[in-house]
Amino acid sequence: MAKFIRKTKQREIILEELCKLTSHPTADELYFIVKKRLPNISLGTVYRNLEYMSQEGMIKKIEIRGKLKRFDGNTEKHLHMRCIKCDRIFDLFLDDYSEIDSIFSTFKMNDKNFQVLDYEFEIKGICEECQNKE
Amino acid sequence: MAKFIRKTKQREIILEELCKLTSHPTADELYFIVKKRLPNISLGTVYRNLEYMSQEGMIKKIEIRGKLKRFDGNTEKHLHMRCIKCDRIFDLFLDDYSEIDSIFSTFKMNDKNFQVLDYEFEIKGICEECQNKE
DNA sequence: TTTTGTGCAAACTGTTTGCATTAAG
DNA sequence: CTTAATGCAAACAGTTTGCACAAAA
Repeated sequence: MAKFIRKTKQREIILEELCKLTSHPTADELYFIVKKRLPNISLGTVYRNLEYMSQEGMIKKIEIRGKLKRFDGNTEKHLHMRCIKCDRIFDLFLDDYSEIDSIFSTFKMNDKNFQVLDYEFEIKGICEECQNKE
Repeated sequence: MAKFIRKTKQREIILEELCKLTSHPTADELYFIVKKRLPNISLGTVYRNLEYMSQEGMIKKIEIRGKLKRFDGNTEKHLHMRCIKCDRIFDLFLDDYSEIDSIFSTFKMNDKNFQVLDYEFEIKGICEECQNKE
């Protein structure tokens, strides 16, 4: 975003308000919260600052599953590896899922307030093709 | 979607073309592929059928991470549990991540063609509040 | 004074929906 | 004949971007 970083009231207050919460707000939710203190702030500024601060490691960006979908004709149990460069998804078939499944079952036990149903283990990395491009 | 299911050419060909691929296409990508055989098919039909077939377990829907984002002021290592009803995210702090990390490192070893960088273990389920609503 | 950051609005992407029409059973 | 499924287009949600102006340094 920037080479020389400036301290702005907007950025300061966005960070302050985010750190008060444990609700993992969307940019939009945070926008309305910050708006109470800075009525003229724009949604774009909130987006830009959140993006910037997560790149700097000041906050964490959670890229959640949801709206964006891909489809897979193969219904057999398998894992997915996602390339962070080209965004393609590759299959990973394991001989044995028991280790992962057993970790999963400990979650089932541990948390009484959350009914655990399923897990998703996603592996992030760089695919062969994108490695060669560099 | 429907109580009494009808067999349509559209559905049949969408499934056929999807099963030919291992590329986890988006609805849009599949739309252009199917369009070669059914030039008048609409994007909406592709979306509706993919949604329907994944509900029936005929295909797999992969809800990928990406565009949709949440933010977290807590940068400490932790896992996330997502409620499939209300879509809220809850934190899960473990005493020990060594088990998960060790599974992760086996992936690093196994696959020579994919440079593994990071993992994301997401737990899906139903939160306390949504359980009580039922 | 220089240049980063902001506010605003328009654009964009992926997805969903309403409605008149088509076609499966 | 009945009603699920389609094609079309408009609507929608979340995010990004271009630009003129404001304000840090």
